[in-house]
Amino acid sequence: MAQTDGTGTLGKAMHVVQVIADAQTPPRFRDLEQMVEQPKGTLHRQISNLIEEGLVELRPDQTYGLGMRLMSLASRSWERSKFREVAEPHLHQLHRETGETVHLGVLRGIEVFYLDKVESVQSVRMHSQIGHSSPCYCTGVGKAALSVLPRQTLSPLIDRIAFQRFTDSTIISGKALEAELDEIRQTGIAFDNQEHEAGIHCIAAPIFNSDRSLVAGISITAPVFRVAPSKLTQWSELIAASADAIVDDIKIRMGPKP
Amino acid sequence: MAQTDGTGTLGKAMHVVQVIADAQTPPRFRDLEQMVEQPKGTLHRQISNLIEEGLVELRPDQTYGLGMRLMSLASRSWERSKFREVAEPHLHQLHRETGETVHLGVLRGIEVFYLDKVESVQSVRMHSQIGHSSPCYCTGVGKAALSVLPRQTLSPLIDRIAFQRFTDSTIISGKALEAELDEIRQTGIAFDNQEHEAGIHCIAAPIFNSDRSLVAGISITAPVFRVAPSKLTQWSELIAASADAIVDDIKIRMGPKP
DNA sequence: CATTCTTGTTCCGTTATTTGGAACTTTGTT
DNA sequence: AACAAAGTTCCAAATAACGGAACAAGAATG
Repeated sequence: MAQTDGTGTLGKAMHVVQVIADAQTPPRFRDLEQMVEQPKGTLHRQISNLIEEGLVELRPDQTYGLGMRLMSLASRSWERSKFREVAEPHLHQLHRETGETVHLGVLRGIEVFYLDKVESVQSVRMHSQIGHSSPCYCTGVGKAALSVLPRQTLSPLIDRIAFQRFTDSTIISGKALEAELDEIRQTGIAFDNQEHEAGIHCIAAPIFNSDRSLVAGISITAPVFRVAPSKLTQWSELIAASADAIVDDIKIRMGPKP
Repeated sequence: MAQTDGTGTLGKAMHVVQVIADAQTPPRFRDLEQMVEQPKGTLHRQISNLIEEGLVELRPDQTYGLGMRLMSLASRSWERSKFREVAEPHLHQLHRETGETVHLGVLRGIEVFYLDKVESVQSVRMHSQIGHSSPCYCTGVGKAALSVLPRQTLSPLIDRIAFQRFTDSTIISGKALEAELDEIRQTGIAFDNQEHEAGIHCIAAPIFNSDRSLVAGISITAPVFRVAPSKLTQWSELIAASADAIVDDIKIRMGPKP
């Protein structure tokens, strides 16, 4: 409910950080002044504080960028993610078995946040997708995750979604989404039939613990031209087995909740 | 000069974030209360604000962790790093030619911040080293970077270093460091002879632009048992060539400064 | 070269937010 | 059920942020 507006001192500060992060081109002071509605003096002090804290940096060419401390903090957060760690070997196996890109994502509100990704081509690098989020209603992982939520959690969530059409097949109503989720509940498998990006489809399976404090999913993504829908469907058991295996590992490694 | 103490509202807030990040085990409220010297009420509100902003999250088991927004911001910062992008193909080539781990790091004050890493074994994952920093005086990249700084920048920097012995060969005095840097300036190549970690050595070369607004380095790291010092030395031309190639690409792709 | 306009930085009285003690509620334990 | 510990809310007092204006530094213009 907050995030970009700016309630309180911290909110305003983070708003500035966000504006810098969102900027298409490295912003200078005057650019920020326009984008953040604040008097010069105030903005200047805010930025000074942010620089002091290492969240923002002023480069020699007088442009502002995100500070190293953000990366430093984030990389720790990522390493420490027990869930990601537990799931990793399973993602690799799934990739070995299918040869296609495998994603791990967690549901955060109405967004899917990608924690990990395994793909072959782009061998060694921090992958673009990791650390990014996508809407839940048009991604395999998102729909898989939604499908395991209890009704009283799900309904208000769906009401919050501002549906947006990405492709011809994007689901753009709560009713249609509910229907789709019903189907997913039958099979335990979700598909993204080019709903987010034309030419890309995926198959996904939900991952969750008993009290639904963790609601996530894995997916196998492929371009339609290489992998036919029928092929994707053939991976149903495979991905379901992987998801189950991760669930089991979670029970063992992340402390079983009674 | 700040970073963990906490001047101003933002500083205090970031201090809390840092404490959460540094915690060995997921902290609960009472843990934070001990670690941050603050009254309960105050701390509680600070954390609430941090959660509101997505910098911290309260997990269902009542422990606190870093929020997703940090990863989200950091991943953008990383992707946008023009320098990293330019250097990447060269890192891969160097890895292909040597078979050993290749690092890319930038100098930030007296620390080396690792922007990228290419290694074979640990094939596909966000690598632990990325996003972390190490002291400049006991790493190849750090010493390579220091060696290209003008004297008036270098001296105050060295004065700020609090030397710490990591191994038998760690440089622990400003004088010794200066001497070492003189040698590096002769050859344009730096070595880390097990100065940071026993059994690990590396060869490094500096990367910098004309006005020294970018001071960085690349290194090839290997365990001593597999790669003898003589072998490491043989890679001198290779790594120097790579560094030069990156410097050239920077001139072309990052706008030539007159 | 002087002038003007733009951009960036500092200052300080006013204003609004943070502070922290205490009271209160919830959760877990004997 | 009673008790203790952990976590949450409240509000007058303290403090830090605010923002207008004055100031400084560069860049563009005549």
